[in-house]
Formats: sequence, structure tokens, C-alpha cells
Amino acid sequence: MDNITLARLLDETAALLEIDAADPFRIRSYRRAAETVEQQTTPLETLIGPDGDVKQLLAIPGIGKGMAANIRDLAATGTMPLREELLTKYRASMLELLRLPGMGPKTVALLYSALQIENIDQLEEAAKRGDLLPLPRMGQKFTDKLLKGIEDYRRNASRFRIDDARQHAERVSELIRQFPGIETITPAGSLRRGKESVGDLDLLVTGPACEPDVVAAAVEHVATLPLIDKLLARGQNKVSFNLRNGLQVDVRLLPRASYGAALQYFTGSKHHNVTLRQRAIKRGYTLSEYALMRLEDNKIIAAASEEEIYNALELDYIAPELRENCGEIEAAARHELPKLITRSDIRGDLHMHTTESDGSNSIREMAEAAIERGLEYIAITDHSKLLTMTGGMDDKRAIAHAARIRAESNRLAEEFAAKRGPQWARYERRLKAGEPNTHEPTVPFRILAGCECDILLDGAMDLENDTLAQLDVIVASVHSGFNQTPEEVTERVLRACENPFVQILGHPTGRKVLKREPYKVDVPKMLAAAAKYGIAVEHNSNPARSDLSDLQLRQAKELGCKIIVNTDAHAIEELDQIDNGIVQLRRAWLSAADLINTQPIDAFLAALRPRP
DNA sequence: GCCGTTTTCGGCCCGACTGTTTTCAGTCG
Repeated sequence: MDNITLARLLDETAALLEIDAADPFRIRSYRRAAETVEQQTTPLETLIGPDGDVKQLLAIPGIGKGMAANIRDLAATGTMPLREELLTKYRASMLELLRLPGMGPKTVALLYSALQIENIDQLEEAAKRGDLLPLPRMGQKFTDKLLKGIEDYRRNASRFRIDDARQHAERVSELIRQFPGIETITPAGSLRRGKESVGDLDLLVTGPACEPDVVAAAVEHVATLPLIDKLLARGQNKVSFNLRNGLQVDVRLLPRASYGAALQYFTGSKHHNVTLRQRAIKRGYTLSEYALMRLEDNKIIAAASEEEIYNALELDYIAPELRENCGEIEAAARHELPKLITRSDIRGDLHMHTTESDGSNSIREMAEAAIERGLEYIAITDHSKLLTMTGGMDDKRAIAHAARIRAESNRLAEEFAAKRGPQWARYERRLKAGEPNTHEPTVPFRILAGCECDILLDGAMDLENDTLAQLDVIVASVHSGFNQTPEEVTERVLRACENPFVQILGHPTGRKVLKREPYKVDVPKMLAAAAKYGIAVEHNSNPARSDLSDLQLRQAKELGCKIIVNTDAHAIEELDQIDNGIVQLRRAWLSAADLINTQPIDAFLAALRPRP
């Protein structure tokens, strides 16, 4: 049983305990265990087998003797005594009821005991008949809201991709900012933490118009924004609404003095905050969205900035991407947080397309755009012939294209030597603008001649080895079209790793972030093979295509993989998507040293798998 | 059920909003 399934069963048990009105702290321990189990990079079932190391299991925070026994039972039998016991009292289908808005464990339990409601269909019927009305706190308004919630749930239990959510956040922010006296609008929540999908949008707004005595007017402005589809709630300083696409937006208007506390609070994650507040209490403080206060006299210790709050709790500042209660608080206390990777650490992008296949720009345009963004080298990797719909190259074209790429690279080198061309132009522009950290360029920009080759059924590439030998860098990718099962795709990639020309494994997961059922290729197996053969693994920054999750990135690092972050850009502006990729790398606690395209080109080329 | 440089027992996070209420329980983030 894999960790994800283990975590799901523990979490379900927690939900059943909630419906059963069990000890809330016992429930919390099941929830906590579920979360930590999900975050583990090694399969826990290997720790409990005959030659497993139970000590390692008990070393995981939140897992004690009882939980270890539960995990052992789950792995061995697929269930555990407590879960079975609860399932004789309640139905598994009731867990789905908890996902409806406004439905919590108490309500689910009440509906079951009063009306024997076990699932969403029965709930809908009962609500339509008006059976809910006699129950406490369930009037017409509650019933209407519930029916709407059921409808929404059936339509799409929707989450939004981070790049889409960011765009919506900007649109809404622009309109809010039109109100005079609003200075700062920051997206908080999972968007700020960089999760690859977000359920709703949290916008924190501050400025003179948000001070308590005048905030009502600004709230009115927000509550009447033209893009609101449905107003959900409206409080003294909070407005919630839906956009037409179903995305829920929560806007909070906050006084400047407590903005840091609010930002900290609403960025979450929930579990990070819980642990942080426990730490506050141990030190005689209490932490809320308004301030860190001393308990004995309510004196405000810190409130205006997040840094103050973390420092007052004797912690280094914790980047939002790390705030998942996965050991970051302990690491911050020991001053052992990693120096996370930033965009300026990236020196090369080894996966992009031009008009030669399905890209929109020329070799020169891609190179100039990369130079503009501070890169030192790129690889042009157009598609090979298997992907006919992209205009993929056959052997002859691939070789001719490589010659053009090298010619362009040489031209840039000549321009560089003559102190003209895009590298010097950028330098002079930055110098003139007084940009900090502006240095004279020292090495000519390099364009490597590459190809994004397809892996055939037998693991060979769809171009001849003679052709591959004439290119600088080979990205090997699996594209669909063979109608294979995930297991077969995994096998195909493993065979491809044995091909000595393969240097970079392109978008290895085939995963689409919002697909409900993840594509079940065996990623750890692929990563292990890549590590064994010295093949670099690409983290693809384009969230619309596929990439490695933060958990898989941690696995890649632990397995000793060479990791590369690429954009897979099909147009110059897509080079900026590197930011999406970097956020996931940061969430995986990776530093510049964990990647190879953070190195200067010579070191990078030396780190690639040697050519036969 | 977990956890411990104050503890192996007694703790375990905070506040706002909603609906149906005359003081609050439940849900949510």
C-alpha cells in the first residue's frame, strides 16, 4: 500500500471519528499522521515488513506506537480495527457529505441519526422535500444554500491551476485598487505558498482606506465589484464572492499596523499556523491575525511584518513556500533552513522550441529573449519526426537545424567579442538605469544544438544514433500516441535510459496538474534509472503540460538525480514560466546547488552524461 | 493519539461569520 493510500485511510478514519464525536485531540492526531505520511518520500510499508526498521517509523513526528500499529495493520490487511468498528456505525459514503459547503461532522451525524441520510443523493431528496426544516438550525436559507452547494459540487469540485489563479488575482486586484486609499494588495493562502493548484483566492488589502473607522466604504466598493457573480458573505472587513468561473475570492481589508500578522495568518498553511501558535503559547504569547501579544498584559510584541513575528518567536524568517508544517519550524529554530533557489540562480534553459517545429519564434529571437532574462546559455530542442503534428524534424532536417543553431551561436560570440550585440546592449541599459548587481558580461552566450526526441516502443529514439551524435544535447520525452498503459510507458522510459545518447529525461511524469486521476507512471522507478545512468531529470515549468510534484522533486534529490528546471517554451514570453517551476523547487526545499543548470556552461556540460 | 530542557500526566490554536438565534453551536480558514 503506497503512502498516499495510507494517508487517505488515516484521514478518512479521522473524519469518521469526527462524526462519532470522538475526542478532538485524538482526531487531530489522526489528521496529523495522515499529513506527515503523505509527505514521506520513502514508502512506509517497507519500514514495517520483516526486515523493516520500525524505529524509523516512530522517528516521524506525529507517529507514535498506536499510529505505527495502525499503519502496520493498514499495510498488511488494507484496513484496521478502529476503521472497521466505525464503519459498522456509519457509512463510508457519508464522508462525501463533509465536502459540501456548510456541512461538518455534527451536521452529518445529526442527519444520519434523525433522517438516516447516508449520501448526497438522499440528502438532496430530503432537502427538496423540506425534511430538513424541522431540524435545529436548518431553515429555508440553510436548505437553499445546501442545494446550491450540491449542484456546485456535482458540476466540478473545482480547483484552479496556480497560473490561472494568479491571473484572476491580478484582475480582481486591479479593480480593488481603483478605490482611493488602497495601497497594497497581496494574494495570500495557497497561491502565496506556491501550491500547484488552489481552491480559492485570498486577497489581503491594506492602506489608509482600510483603517477601522473608514473601512466600511472600501468594503462597499469591494462588495459591488462588477465581476462578482455571486456575493457569498460580507462582514465588517471581509467580503467573499464567486467569479463567473466558480473561483471563490475572499478579500480582507486590514489596517496597516497589523498587516504582517494578517499576512502570516492568511498565508497558512493551517497546520504551520497551529504549530506556530503552540510555539507562541510556550513562550507566554498568543498569536492571532492581529498581532503577536504577550498573554499577561496583552502587550503587542509584533504585528506589522512577518519577519518581526518569526523573529520574536526565535525563528528565522520562513519563506511562504516552506510553510506546510513539514519540519520548517524546527529547521528555522536551529537556523538550518536551506537557502532556496531563486530565478537569478538559473543560468541555462535546455528545452525550448522554434518555428522549425511548433514554436512561434526564431533561434535568434529565443536567444535574445533568454539574454534579456539574464541566462548564459540555452538549448534549442525542436521536436523530432514522430510528432508529425508539430512539424517534427527528420534526421536530415535535425542536422541542418543544428548547423543553423551553431551558426547563430557563433554570430553571438563574434558580436560579444566585438563588444556589441544583445549581451552588451543589456549591460549598458542596466548600467544606465542604475540596476543593482550589474556586471560586465564575461562569457559569450551559447546556444546548444539539441532535439526533443521521442522514445519509441522499444526504447530507441526516433532519430538515428548517427544524427544524435552530431547534436550537443538530447532531451528524450515520452509523448502519447501509442495507447499504452502507464506500466508500459514506465517500461519504455526505463529502456530509453539504457540508450547512451539520452542525456535529459523530458517532462518525465506525463502528469497534468488538474487531472483528477493522476497518470500512474512509476516516477520513483524512472528517477532511480535516471540516477543510475547519470541522466538529468527535467522539472518542466509549464504547468499546462506536466512536471514533477514537490514530493517527486525531493525523491529525485534523495536518489541523487541531476535535476534541471526547463521552460519548454514555445514562444519568447513563455521563458518567464520558469517562475512556476522555481516555486515547486522551492517547495521541495531545493537550493541552487541541487540543480545543474545553475552552473556555468562548462561545468554544466561536464555534469551531463558523457556522449559515447 | 502524541508529546515532554518546566511534564510519563495533562496538556493539546484563534477568531469571524452564519443561521436561527435571544446567547450560541457549528463551520471555516
